[in-house]
Amino acid sequence: MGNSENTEKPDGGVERAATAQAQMRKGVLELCILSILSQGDAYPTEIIDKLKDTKLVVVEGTLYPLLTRLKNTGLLGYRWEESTSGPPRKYYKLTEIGAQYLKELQLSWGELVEAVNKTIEKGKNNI
Amino acid sequence: MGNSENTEKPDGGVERAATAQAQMRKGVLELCILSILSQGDAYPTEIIDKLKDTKLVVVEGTLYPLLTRLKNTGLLGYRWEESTSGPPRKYYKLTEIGAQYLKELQLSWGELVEAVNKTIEKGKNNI
DNA sequence: TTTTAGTACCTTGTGTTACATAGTACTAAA
DNA sequence: TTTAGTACTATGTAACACAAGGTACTAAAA
Repeated sequence: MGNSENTEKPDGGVERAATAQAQMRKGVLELCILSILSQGDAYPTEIIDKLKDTKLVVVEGTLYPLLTRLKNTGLLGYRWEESTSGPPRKYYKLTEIGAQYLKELQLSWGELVEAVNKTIEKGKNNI
Repeated sequence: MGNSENTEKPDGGVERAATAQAQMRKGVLELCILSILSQGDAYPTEIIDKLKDTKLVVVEGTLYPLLTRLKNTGLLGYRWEESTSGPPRKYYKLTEIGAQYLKELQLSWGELVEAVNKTIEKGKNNI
């Protein structure tokens, strides 16, 4: 019965794509968070919501350590702000260094997209 | 990175970009390797060279485990082939499942690029 | 024959990172 | 006082890329 080795589906590729899709997202998380903060200060829950809008689903356990890391390296600062609907919010803000770093990241992103697309295009001729 | 002291450089962002750049590349490695193999069978050293052409530098220690993983999940197959200039080469080949999976990955990639670019564009208005 | 150089594949250990999970704390309303 | 909603924090785990070192095969030089 249970040759349930790998829960294979008729087209076994589909559910694997989710894994690799997640893989691809990882690398650009930092870029997206900095981009969002360049639009204005925001607190974590707000950032998560904005990422959802662009199909990049991220959970707290991922975001908080990342924000702390970015803060510790001087790319972000933060301030506390009262809220009328719960505990105080930690608003993060892009520093000057962070803004400069963001520009570099955007450049790298553009180069990566170009490189990958070039590789993909070559392949498409032979499928 | 616990910089308790001041390891900071005048333009602290620059060398951090290399790290995050590497981060971003990680997610697309699988996509690129499958794309390359869709152009025809290839052995590891050959794949590394082709990746270099598109600015995606990868080393053996990264590629070999990845190829083995892709093989074990049925996305790749391989055959040995003699060489006149050294040891035999292990030619990897995209399987049918692998080809289908590649198409899905390419789709995911396109969606990701669009999502990230949308986020970046919003930010650029406010810098 | 032995040595050297070049090519190619493989393995192990390490550090980073995203995520799942669980926990703490504050506010407002029932 | 309890409950629900919001928000931030901490801990443990698994995956992954990479550095570094190792094995093995061929051909040509000594």
